[in-house]
Order: sequence, then structure tokens, then C-alpha cells
Amino acid sequence: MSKRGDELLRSRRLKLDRLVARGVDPFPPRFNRSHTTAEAAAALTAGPAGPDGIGTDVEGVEVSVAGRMIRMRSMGKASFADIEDSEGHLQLFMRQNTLGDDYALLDDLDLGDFVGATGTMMRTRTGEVSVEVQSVMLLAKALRPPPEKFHGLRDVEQRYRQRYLDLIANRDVHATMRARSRIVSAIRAFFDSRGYLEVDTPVLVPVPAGAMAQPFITHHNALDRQLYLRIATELYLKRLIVGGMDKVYEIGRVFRNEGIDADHNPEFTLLESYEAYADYNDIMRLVETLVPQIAQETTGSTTVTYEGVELHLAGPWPRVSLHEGVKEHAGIDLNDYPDAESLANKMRELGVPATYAESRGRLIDKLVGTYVEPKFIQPTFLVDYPVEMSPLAKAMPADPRYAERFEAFAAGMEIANSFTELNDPGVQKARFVEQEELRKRYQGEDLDRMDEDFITALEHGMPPTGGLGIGIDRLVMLITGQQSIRDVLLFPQTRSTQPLPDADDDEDEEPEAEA
RNA sequence: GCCCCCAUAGCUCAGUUGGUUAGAGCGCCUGACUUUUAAUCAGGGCGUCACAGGUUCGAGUCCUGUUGGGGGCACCA
Repeated sequence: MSKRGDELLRSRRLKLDRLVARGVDPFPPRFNRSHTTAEAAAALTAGPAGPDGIGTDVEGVEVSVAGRMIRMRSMGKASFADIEDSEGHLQLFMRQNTLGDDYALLDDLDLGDFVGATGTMMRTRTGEVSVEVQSVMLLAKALRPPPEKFHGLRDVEQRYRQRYLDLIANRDVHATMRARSRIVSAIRAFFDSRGYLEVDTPVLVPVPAGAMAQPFITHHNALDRQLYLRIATELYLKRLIVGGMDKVYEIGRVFRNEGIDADHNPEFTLLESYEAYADYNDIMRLVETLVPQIAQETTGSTTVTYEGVELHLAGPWPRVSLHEGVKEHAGIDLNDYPDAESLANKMRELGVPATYAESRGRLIDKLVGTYVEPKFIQPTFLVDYPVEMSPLAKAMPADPRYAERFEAFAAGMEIANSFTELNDPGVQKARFVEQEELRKRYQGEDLDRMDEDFITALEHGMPPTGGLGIGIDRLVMLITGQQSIRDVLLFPQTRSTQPLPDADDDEDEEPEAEA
């Protein structure tokens, strides 16, 4: 402990020592709580409803409540303390002539301590729902001070790295994380009710395939081989479709070794679902049903406010073909530029940065990202992607330059990606080969990887299938109105994993000058 | 990976053109107060100005580097 920290902890440690000297266990194993703070408040107002619809007070309800002490107001021989649990907070009213000798315990309590109190529900002169405390006990001593009670904790570094302090100081973080939990539960219920089976596929994989992304690399000692953290669940879920599991989904963490910003975290939660005998049109209907339904179930509305704009999530959502979207917003007819070189020339002519070291797919992605995606504030499906951007999607029979693929956008953010799955093993193999060739030609681009075992699986036959991927973190951002992925992740990645400044004494550091 | 910005007390923040001993509120300590609500009142203590160098008679303030954080670009979902 640093000298500075020692100063700050001294009074709390002194109180701890005094308590121990008096025979008080500062960390007792058990407290029998009868009511949460919310239940205790509800118990008081459980009487018959008056004309205003609010329940009348019930006299003398006995409760045992517990929580973290977040505020303390001592008037000498009477004190008020506010305790907080995950549901809310509640005032304790403690008087010396009721508590007797136990009243002295309050001298050794600090903000942040966990306390348990037993007493009867009452209302103070000013109408505050309170517990008139008959007995109070310390449940856990806090040896470090909590963040400031009024302004809360603002420092973003500390908020992310010591999320527990953020949760203590900023209650709205609880609400966001609770919403996230409800959203995930609602998604599970949605798929479960439609006959989908939730499955778990490997996180450690021999080939990081199924998406275009840089993998994290690791090593298995006993096998002495390189393994990767998955970048997608796609190819394993399709193997299950081959195996006859006709409707499967997985909600899992995937890992991409790429940049960190307001909407990218190196590990994020991806929902993927696959349904045999469905195509991307079916999946569009699924998505425009799923998203508003989840919003309705978790927020009570299909309208959400994001960056000050009302987004109407209720379907159906408009479909815009990628070809038309690029023609309208970028002024380029992709069909006139069938190769990377001619497209790059056209883009440079229009002042869009484009190099000859970029593949056609990547150039199109750039056009879409620059001109088209930002237009999609209200939920929109962008449909029919060029085949070279979609190595796992089935080509459109009417125009094989394009694939039966869509991405869904809202608030200018991609929230879903889906296609009619490519199930022809020969074509799939050729697409993988093409990806590997593009990788050699356009170094630095993320491309998909050959997965021979997956080809073998397809050779055993995969029925026509509609697949879907939804970034859960972004969906949570959308529904909860958060503008940073860090605010929907409990423990977002930070730049460094170095120990906190006041935790460094456990390290083998150079001795201090005075030592 | 590149560019820009930020870092002052446990927390939230001031700190003038480089000028004496770095301030406020909350929290903390002492005292008063038996219905308070960010309780109030009186008194008190608190700092490696992120870290390491440099310029200067003098640095929280200017310069360089490092670390951490934020924003933007690139990459991606």
C-alpha cells in the first residue's frame, strides 16, 4: 500500500480494529434478509388502495434488510442511513434510545460498508419510507472509500477498469447491463419458441474461417500445434445443418484481432442462426420481427432514441439493393466496372481514395461504407451483395455476379448479416481458393480462409439454408441508446492490463530509497 | 499502425502571462444536534500536480520522451 493510500485507509482500519476489539466480526458469514429494499418499501404500502390508487400504509411490518451504506446523516442521538441493493435504496432510521448500546456501532461504520438492519417499516415526518431500526449489524467492512456520492465517478479509465466502482457510483450502468441481460434472454426465448436448438461450438479452432478478420493465435502444448480463437461460428453451425439439426443458433463470444473503438471490441458477442429450407428472404422477415419484438419486450416500445433521433424498429423494413444503393448515393453503376482496376479508376475520378492494391470487393465495401450506410438511419436491408464480397453465400440464379445476401443497418450501424448459404461444395471450394489467391494478391486485406474439413462436410450434402449473424453488443447499443460499445460491455478491453497504480506493491519492484 | 487532445486531493473540479506556502465542494477527523434527505453548524487534516528528463533565477503552467485514457483515420462487426 502506498503512503498516500495508507493515510486514507487509516481511519477505516482503526474502526475495523476497534470493532474487532469489541468482539464484532467485521465480515460475518450470514445475515437473514427477509426483504429487498424494494420489497420492504412495497410491504409498507401494501394496504388497500386509496382514491389516488396508492396503497395505504400498513403499520408495524417487520423486516430485515441489507445493503451497502451509501449516505449517512447523524443528528447526534438519532441517525439516518441510506442503504442500497441491486433493486434500489431504503432509509434506515436509528435512534439511540431504541438501539441502546448498539448505537455506538454507528461510530465505526463508513460509507461503503454493508449493513443489515431489523426493524419495522414506518414513514418519517417528511414522508420518507424508512425502517425504524431495532437492531443493526455490520455485514462487511469497506476498507477503501467509495467514489463521491453526488457527482459520481466520471473518469472513464476508472469506470472501465474498475467497473465495480462505476456500478456503485452510477446506477444507470445497472439499468443498461440489466437491459443487456433481458435482451439476450429475449433473443433466446425468440429462437427457442421457433424450434431452434441452442448449441455450443468450439472457441479454439484449427482454421480461423467463416469471416474476413484477423484471428488471435494461440498454441496447444500437448498437441504442439497452433490454434486460433474463432472469428465466427458459421462453419461449425453449418456442419450441424449437414448433420440434420435443422434449426440451430449460438450466442457466443468471438475474437477479432483488430482495432478498438466506439463500436469495436476485440471480443464481442455474436448471435448466429441457421435454418434449413429457409432463404435470405425468410431471414429478412425473421430479423424485422425479432428486433422490434426484442425492443418491445425489453423497453416497452418498438421506438428507440439514438443520438437524438427516433428510430422506428417495427417492420417491415425497406429493401434496397446494393447495386441500386451505390448507383443512387455514389453515382456509380457497379455493372459498368467489372474489375478492381476500372472501379478504382472511377472512384479516384470521383475523389474517393482508392488504390490499385485493393480488391474489387474491398472497393465496393468502401463505397457502401462511405455513401450508402450513413443514409440508413432508420432500419433498412441492403440486399444482393457482389459475390466476391460474399464467399459463403449462394449466387443469385438470375444474376450470378450477385449473391443472395443482405445486411441490416440502423443508426448507420451494421446490425445483421445474412445469406442464403452456399451449399455446393465445388463452388464453395472454388470460392475459398479465390479468397486465398486474393490474400496473396492484396496483402493486408482480411479474407476468408480455406477450411477443407468444411468442404468435406458440404460434400455429404447440406440442405438449402438461411443463415444469420447479429452483433449482440451493437443491438444492445441500439436498443439502450448507448453510443459506445464499452458502455454495453461490463469489462471492455483497455489498452493496458498493467496493475492499477495502488496495486503495484505486490510486484517485485525496485526497493525504494528509504528501504 | 498513424494523427490530435487529455492526466491537479479518495471522488468531482478550479488553478490567470512561468512568480511566494497549489485551492473549492463532497468524503475524512474533532465537537454540537432524537425525523434528516447531497442534513446543518463550528473547527481540523489531506497532494510524488501521471512518470522520467530538460529549459529557466524560478515549472502544475514551457519543451522532449514514456505510461494510461479519450477522439479521429486505417481495419473491422
